[in-house]
Amino acid sequence: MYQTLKALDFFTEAELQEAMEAATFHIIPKGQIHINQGDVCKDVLFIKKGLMRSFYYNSESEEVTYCFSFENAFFTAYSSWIQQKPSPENIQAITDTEVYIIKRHDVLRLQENSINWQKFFRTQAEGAYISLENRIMILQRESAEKRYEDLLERHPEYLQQIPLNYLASYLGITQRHLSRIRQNLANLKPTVI
Amino acid sequence: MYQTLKALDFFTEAELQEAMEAATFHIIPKGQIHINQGDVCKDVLFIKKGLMRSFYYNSESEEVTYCFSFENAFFTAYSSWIQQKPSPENIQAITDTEVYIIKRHDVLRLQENSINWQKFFRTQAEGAYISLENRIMILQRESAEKRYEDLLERHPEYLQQIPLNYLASYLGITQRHLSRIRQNLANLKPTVI
DNA sequence: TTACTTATTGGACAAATGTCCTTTCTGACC
DNA sequence: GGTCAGAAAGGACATTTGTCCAATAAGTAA
Repeated sequence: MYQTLKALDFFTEAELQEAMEAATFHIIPKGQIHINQGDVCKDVLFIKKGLMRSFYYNSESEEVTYCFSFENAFFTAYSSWIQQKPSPENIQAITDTEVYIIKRHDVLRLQENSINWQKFFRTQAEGAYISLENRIMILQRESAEKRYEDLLERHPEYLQQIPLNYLASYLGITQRHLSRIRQNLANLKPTVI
Repeated sequence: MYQTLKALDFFTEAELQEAMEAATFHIIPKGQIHINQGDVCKDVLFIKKGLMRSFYYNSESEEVTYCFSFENAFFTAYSSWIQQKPSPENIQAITDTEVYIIKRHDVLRLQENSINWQKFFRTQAEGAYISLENRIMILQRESAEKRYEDLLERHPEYLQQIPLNYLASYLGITQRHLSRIRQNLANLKPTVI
């Protein structure tokens, strides 16, 4: 976390130390839910090692994966964090995951009088916005097959680490349909032997 | 614009004056495109009166409406604004629209040493994020009919002011299908006479 | 290895959505 | 009123995607 924050080049050494002191180390076991739907989010995670996801239930009570988060990234139930309202998302570890946890109370303290932390959280918000813009432009009017190909291209690592039922709902389709798409692409572009 | 900014309660009177002085008034005629796809966004609009939209072209070269912006809101090609990269979006006036324009140069100057402006832009980014989260949760795994009903509920004003071909692509469907959905709902819930 | 659980694939059919057009409706203008 | 242009609706058929299961494949523990 120290290295990741330092690399952004926003902070003084003192600010970095303050952040590290506010963080506590935890291991979240595979499958465990760190934030439940309905909770008001009171902390931010930094994923040191492992893999997490966020999911929610749609109007048909289907489990829908909203997003994934990988190593060396900050992760939280962001809309709940921002608004301090009950979260629509569940935050869950996909594998055993090593995290640093920073409590909201400490984050607010850091942010209070520091233009650097304000800037950091602004750029985090902007980055989050841009990810979602990309998601929407894919979800809105591209075919399921295009969406899958786009995922392959932009995030090939997803295919290695994430169960296909999670990927299917992430792409906005059923697992049955994802399987069909993978079949089609395998026939069209057979792997070189 | 002055009132809208003042109501946020972030700024000193001097900061508000500075912002007003940086803004220039313009009228964008109906249909005119203010920012073209491929441009790097160099200004922010505040819509005083009228209605605008953002659209892009998908991989089939279909025009897809990304979002709308109404009176008393700030509007820009946000991802391009943030990254200073070519915009995927076109920003267009749907009706004759009265706007204040603030150039990026001036925005950066305001932001430079003001924690209030940093905070303002952070909350704008956060608000933008939350809108998109809601969009995605609807687009991902709700039926087209549900998406339309959700729009009716959350933004009934859209139906009054926006042509249905724009609404259709905004909802991620064809105008043919939107027409079918409207037909179905009209049969199910006939208007009281 | 065996047994058991979980992940992934795939068949058959149904429902949702798209494509291509034509028709109807509405509003602006003469 | 009559004409025209753009917006909206809708018929007929094609394609995409979903539902409900059953069949394999892969992974884990005994």
